Amino acid sequence: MSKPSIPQGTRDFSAEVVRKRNYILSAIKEVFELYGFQPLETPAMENLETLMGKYGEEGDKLIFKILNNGLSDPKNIEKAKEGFEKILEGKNTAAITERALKYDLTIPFARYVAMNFGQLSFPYKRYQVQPVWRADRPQKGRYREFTQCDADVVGSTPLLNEVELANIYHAVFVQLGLTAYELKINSRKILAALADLCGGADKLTDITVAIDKLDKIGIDKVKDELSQRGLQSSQIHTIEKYLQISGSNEEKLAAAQQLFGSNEQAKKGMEELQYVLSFAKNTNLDIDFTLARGLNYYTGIIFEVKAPASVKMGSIGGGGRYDDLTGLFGVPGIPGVGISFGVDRIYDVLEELNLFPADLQVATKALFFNMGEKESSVAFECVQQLRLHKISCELFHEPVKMDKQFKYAEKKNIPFAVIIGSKETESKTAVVKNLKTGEQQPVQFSELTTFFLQS
RNA sequence: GUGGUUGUAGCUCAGUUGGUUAGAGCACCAGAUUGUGAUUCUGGGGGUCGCCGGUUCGAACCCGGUCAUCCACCCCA
Repeated sequence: MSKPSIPQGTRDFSAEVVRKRNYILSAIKEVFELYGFQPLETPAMENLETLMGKYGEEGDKLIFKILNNGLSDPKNIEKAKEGFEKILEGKNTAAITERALKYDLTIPFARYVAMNFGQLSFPYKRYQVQPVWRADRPQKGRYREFTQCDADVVGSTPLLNEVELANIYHAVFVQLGLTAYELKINSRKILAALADLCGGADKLTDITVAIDKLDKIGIDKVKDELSQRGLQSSQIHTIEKYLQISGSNEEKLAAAQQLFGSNEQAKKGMEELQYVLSFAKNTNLDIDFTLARGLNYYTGIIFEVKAPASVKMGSIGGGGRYDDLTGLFGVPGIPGVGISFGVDRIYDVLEELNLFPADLQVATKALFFNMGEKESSVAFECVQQLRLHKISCELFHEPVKMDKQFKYAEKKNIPFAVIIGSKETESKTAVVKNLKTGEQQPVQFSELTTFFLQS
């Protein structure tokens, strides 16, 4: 037998880690609920065709596909062999695989809305916190199984939704102590206008992919990449002027206005930005014209959240507006907008900045020492009494040296030890020791509940 | 998917040009201490050197493969 292991890019979470994750998750869920979003959960797996083609060519490759059962059944063998030939050619076939692990929460959500269109009342605001899987190669801040937290509003076009979502970001990050986060905003319409100006709509993807890398590779390499992607030097010059826009949000908008002139799309995009900025002033919004986002279903405002600059971690959240997501599933004309939190990355950031509260790790408040058969039965009564008052405590499982019991308490980060030996049994008074300060004091059995409720 | 890094005790890591029985610190167990831990002292257990194969009289060390890890690219949360 070889040593047991887990698949690449997956993790076990110990008690300590689960508590920290739950701290983040409950902060997010609380804010979602506060803004009137309702929970939704969808299956871990979807039909493959639900997912294929929704995330671009690259995305398709990163979907974990599930092998069909019963391929070795004699009556399936011929089909399986034919199917496998197709797989080797790089094509998927239902003969080999017809299900896949979900890749994000947005497409399954769109599928759900399309399926339940008649029953839902719009606008439908849902949040969803579930694991997703990507067959990417793991590295810093990147896992093959990770948790996404999404909130989306569908069936509603007003920009008030975008304003609310920006506020959700702000509320969550402030609550987590991550006040120096950056919330980047842009509009897909402005990018479309730029493409209009430089060679037409079919160049949109080429342009966005290249300019998205600006802060990583610098302006010269972006220009190289643009010319490699077939753009003329006059067009590249326009893009460069676009990328050089800087200053405050107002200054950026003014400069863009000058660049785009009377272009209708650009005008719309800038109105969107202006609206959201003016209503969500309190948040950390910052216009970033280089922001593009990979997923090609976005059509309006797009968001991306970056960790504080001191931490080397890319995006910890993102989202945007899509006009017709459910159209992919036969229900056209439902616009929506949504955001997502990357919990695993937020975790790493909070860890690096030491922002987790220390008291997260206190689960058991008091450990009652086991001082013998008679004594422990008295302690047992006390323990049960405390539990009735929702005070978590435990009785050590066997009467061993106090040394051992102290060490157990220390390891579990239990703040108090309660000693009930023969003397204490007689006097009905326990010795309560604060393990951090080392101080101890007598507390009558009848006063234990009050004592622990107060400390 | 492409390129690189690392893999030795529960954890962090030493380990000489290839040479007897592979080490340290922390952790663990027992005792000094039969009702007071996180300080001290003494003793003890624990390793198929990631896995498979090759070279060699001899491999933790050299070579090939494989798996895992971390990092970069692509892409993304």
